Amino acid sequence: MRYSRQRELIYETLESFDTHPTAEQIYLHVKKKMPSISLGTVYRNLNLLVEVGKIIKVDSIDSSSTRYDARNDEHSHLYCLNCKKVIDIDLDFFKPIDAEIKKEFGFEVQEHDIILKGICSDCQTN
Amino acid sequence: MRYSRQRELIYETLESFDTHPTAEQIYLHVKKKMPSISLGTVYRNLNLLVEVGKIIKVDSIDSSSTRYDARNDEHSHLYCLNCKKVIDIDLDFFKPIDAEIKKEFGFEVQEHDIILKGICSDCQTN
DNA sequence: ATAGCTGCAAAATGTTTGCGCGAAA
DNA sequence: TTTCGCGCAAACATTTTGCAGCTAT
Repeated sequence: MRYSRQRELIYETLESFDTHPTAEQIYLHVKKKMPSISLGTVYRNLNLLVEVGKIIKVDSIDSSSTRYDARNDEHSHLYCLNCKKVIDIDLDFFKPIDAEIKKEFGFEVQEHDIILKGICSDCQTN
Repeated sequence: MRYSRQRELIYETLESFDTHPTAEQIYLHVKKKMPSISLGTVYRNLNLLVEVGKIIKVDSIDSSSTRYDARNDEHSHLYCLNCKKVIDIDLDFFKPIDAEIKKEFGFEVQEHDIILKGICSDCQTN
């Protein structure tokens, strides 16, 4: 994979978010620094970065469009239904369960797609 | 909500699957018994059934299209990366974690979107 | 020089919707 | 008879792709 200014900007932008943006949101943000960039390029580079494991796809936060995450180690998400904030949490919480599932179902867990939806601490203060 | 033969068939078809089919798959199946049915009707009725809580939407099994599930109590899924089978499992496994998360993050968990991907027992016997 | 990457526009895919007709209450 | 649901086709939203020109190596 060859260097490109577009890809660098896309990655930097994604890193600067803590909200797991959509391709469209990344596009709008990058466009401010490089007005000529196209949405197709954003999609192409996000897919490339996912392929080489530099970033992660997060499906199912809402069903309409895919979100991306610059944190590339396995982890899970808390999604606040009120303020739409996404909080990263460690997988350590869930690791003990893998063994239980192996025992009960003989199923060998390899990946965790876990999103817990609810109300974050900031939104409970009333 | 008024009775319709189409909706009845769609629901029966979904129930008969144990693989959490897409709208398209349900459509193709129902079409055999009622060739005049349209894909739009399938989508409309699936959305209706989700709204009244008779069925459930399962996002994120694969990112392309939404899958549906006739089991309408909260539960989680094991997805076999080899044979693409979906196994339902109880949420009881994860319930204790809600309390831990409340303690550590002050986050009040309300819904669980959990898909564990890996290799099922049938596919391990190589 | 020559891959590989870009912008652009068109296409592909999945889902929703407006309309006029037919069926359930 | 009135209202809701249907089939159809068009519209929409998101993502992918073919192409001709530009850019990093």
